[in-house]
Amino acid sequence: MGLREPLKDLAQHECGLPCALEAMGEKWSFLILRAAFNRICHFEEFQSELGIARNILANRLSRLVEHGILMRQPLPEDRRKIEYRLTEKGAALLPAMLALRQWGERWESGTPSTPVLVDKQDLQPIRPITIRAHDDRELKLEDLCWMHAEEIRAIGETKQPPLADKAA
Amino acid sequence: MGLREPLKDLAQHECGLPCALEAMGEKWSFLILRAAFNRICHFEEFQSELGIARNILANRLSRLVEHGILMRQPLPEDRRKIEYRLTEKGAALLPAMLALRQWGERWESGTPSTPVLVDKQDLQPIRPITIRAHDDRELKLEDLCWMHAEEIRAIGETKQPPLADKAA
DNA sequence: TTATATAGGTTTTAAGTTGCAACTAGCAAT
DNA sequence: ATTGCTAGTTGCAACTTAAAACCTATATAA
Repeated sequence: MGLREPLKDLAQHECGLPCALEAMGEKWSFLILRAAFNRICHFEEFQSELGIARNILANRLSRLVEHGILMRQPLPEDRRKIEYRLTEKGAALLPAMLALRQWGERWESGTPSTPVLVDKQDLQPIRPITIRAHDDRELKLEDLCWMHAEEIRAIGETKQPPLADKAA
Repeated sequence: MGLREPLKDLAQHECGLPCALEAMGEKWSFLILRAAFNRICHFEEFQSELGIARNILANRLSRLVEHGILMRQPLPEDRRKIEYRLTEKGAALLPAMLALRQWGERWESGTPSTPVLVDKQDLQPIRPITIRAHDDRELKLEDLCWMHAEEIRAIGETKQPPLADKAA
């Protein structure tokens, strides 16, 4: 990806997105993550499931380990075997992965993805990922606006309505 | 990314994720999208906001247009100017973008991102993006399992409990 | 109406990344 | 001791990225 100038630095407004992309921005990263959620945990499994080149896979796995998304653990009973498992931090990517996948289903592939993620309790598929207000109302793009931290603090004190032109 | 063998083809199980990454898998794509959500719509604005190289920006913008995520529209009053605007399909990426950004905030940058996305109605920040059951319960990783389409169909008919080893 | 500036690109060149195939190191089984 | 498996590494060619210079079509100023 050219000169390794971390994206997070030049992100003029502080934003979690460049940081997230620093860890997950390469093409194979999300596919490796998806495989990990599907309980793939060995090098050869990732390789044959995804058809990724071995050197790239090795590189991506160690990057994901460096970023604390996967943990690398040689098995005691056969020390050739190495298990890659999701950490808590890695598991926390599930909403992002699903939102992306649902978008692909809806707008690109057109068909439901397999395997389907279902609620264990009643085996119903999960619902589409949405944006929610603090009181849990579902929000659409037109219900939202962007604000800067200072504006929010000011509002919090004065309870004034916001500037109209900030609407998204 | 080497040989352009579309990811979606080799995605052994049909899945929306490879399709989504085909459109959004390059590093700058999400940052361009974020800028678009922040009402950036001209080439020079993207360029100076993001600090991206001009050739890469030109390439990414046309890819996003090809994929129907942005639309390209020369302005009638000044025919040098071109507006790039989100389509409905592009706007539908907001949950995915936010989930990724929130993850970056929580696990990488450690600080809240700016600008903040708030509910217009009461100016409260949105809540973290979560996974929900069909009846709106919030689901954690341990509440979920993966199933194949046939299994779901079978269950739908017989109302049997699922195979135990599918749990995630 | 010629000059100057602006918007949105393209071109060139160097450097970095990817993919493939072949090879290696460490361990296990026979 | 040899064979085979797991998880890599290496070398090379093809491709992509970044940076800077250049280009073209408007628009604005003199």
